Amino acid sequence: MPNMARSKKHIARREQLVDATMRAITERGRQNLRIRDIAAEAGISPGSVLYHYPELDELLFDVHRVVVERFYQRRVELVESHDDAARRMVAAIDTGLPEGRDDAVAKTLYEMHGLADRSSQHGALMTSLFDREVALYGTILEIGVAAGRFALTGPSRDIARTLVVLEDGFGLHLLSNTTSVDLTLARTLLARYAHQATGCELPI
Amino acid sequence: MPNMARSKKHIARREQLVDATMRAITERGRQNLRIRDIAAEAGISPGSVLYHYPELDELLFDVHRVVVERFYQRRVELVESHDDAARRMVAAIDTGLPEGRDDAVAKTLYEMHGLADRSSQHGALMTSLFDREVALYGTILEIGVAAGRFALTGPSRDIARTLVVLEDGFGLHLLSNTTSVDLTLARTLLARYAHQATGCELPI
DNA sequence: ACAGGATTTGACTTTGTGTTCAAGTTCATA
DNA sequence: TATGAACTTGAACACAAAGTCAAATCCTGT
Repeated sequence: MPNMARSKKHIARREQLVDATMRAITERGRQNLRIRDIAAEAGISPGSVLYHYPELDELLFDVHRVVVERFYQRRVELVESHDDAARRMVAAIDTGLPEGRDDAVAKTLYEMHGLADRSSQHGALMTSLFDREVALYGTILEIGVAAGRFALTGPSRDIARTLVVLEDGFGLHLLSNTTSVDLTLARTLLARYAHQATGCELPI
Repeated sequence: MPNMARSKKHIARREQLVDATMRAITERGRQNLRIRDIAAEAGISPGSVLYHYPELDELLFDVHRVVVERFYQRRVELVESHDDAARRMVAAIDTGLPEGRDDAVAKTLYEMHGLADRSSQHGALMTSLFDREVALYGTILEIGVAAGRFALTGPSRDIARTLVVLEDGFGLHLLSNTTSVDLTLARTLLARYAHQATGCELPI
């Protein structure tokens, strides 16, 4: 079964290339991305990149998909590692903001926004992430209400959407060079909004 | 005074090129921007573009500067065209969101975020816009309080910053293809937050 | 109307990048 | 270990776009 060989290594290389591309995008930005950068980051030759991904668009799409999945899964895991409603909210806020200028997942995610503009496939990915983030916050809110910790000032869905949009806005500024916005401010204002919307003091 | 000729036409051409570049960016995106696109949009030859802007970066920077200025000035004008605090707030919200997928000023503004990452000059422009937008909202809030129309739930500066970040987050999604977010939703949620923060019902 | 600098142009050169490919190498299986 | 498919490579190629420049044209002040 000679195809088994191809499959295994092929798949491994493709995963490796997705990671390499994430790093390359983090370092150079998507618009300056060259095949040789991906190749160098993966430690192989440019020709091999094309061998495993004849269509560069496919690689970029896989990167987007992986990054969306990692970002979301990490949030779910960290949120679910807490029982207390307030701590769950803080976990959601913390995992929703980029950790720094070198946060590869967050950086790549934002670089992908420029693609969503012209590609409905990328747009669909972004929408799926947005919807799941809203659902995540929605669940946190509802459970908090059920536990008697939160008293919402409006529909949970609206609060959840506002939180996600706020995160994205802060993310944009944190990854740009808007010096008026830093991580502490972002956490503080997000927590303040959450406090106001839930009536629950957050341990931030 | 033969230099007068140069000056006058030179300056006019540069302004014309800035406008042409805005349109080209709106149509093709910044990463696909070619000199020939700018030239075509301006109705001149590619060589002339380089004649007036030997450094493309300088052109891009001028575009950024102009777009920031237009965006902000338009907001100030429309806000100041109202006397009532609530209507001023609505005007601020409406001018802070992109009008559609073809809103050239807003589109260009967001395309520029990708530059701020690597260029401190562009970062400074973005920061200056952010700060002025915060100041604009801050003034609206303070005047509303003085007029007895608003009763703020927190520091006006924090509310103002939250409003600006919310706008930017919505802008990001509106200009991408996040189908879960549309202009109506953005206006509604922004108004709801403003209502909550000021205690004043908005005529939206 | 003329002189001379300012502007415009299109053809040419240069550069940087993606893409192809023949040849070599690795590797799983029989 | 022998075989052939999967993989890798670097050199050659193709191409698109920026940049250069000499010549033509326009413009303004005199």
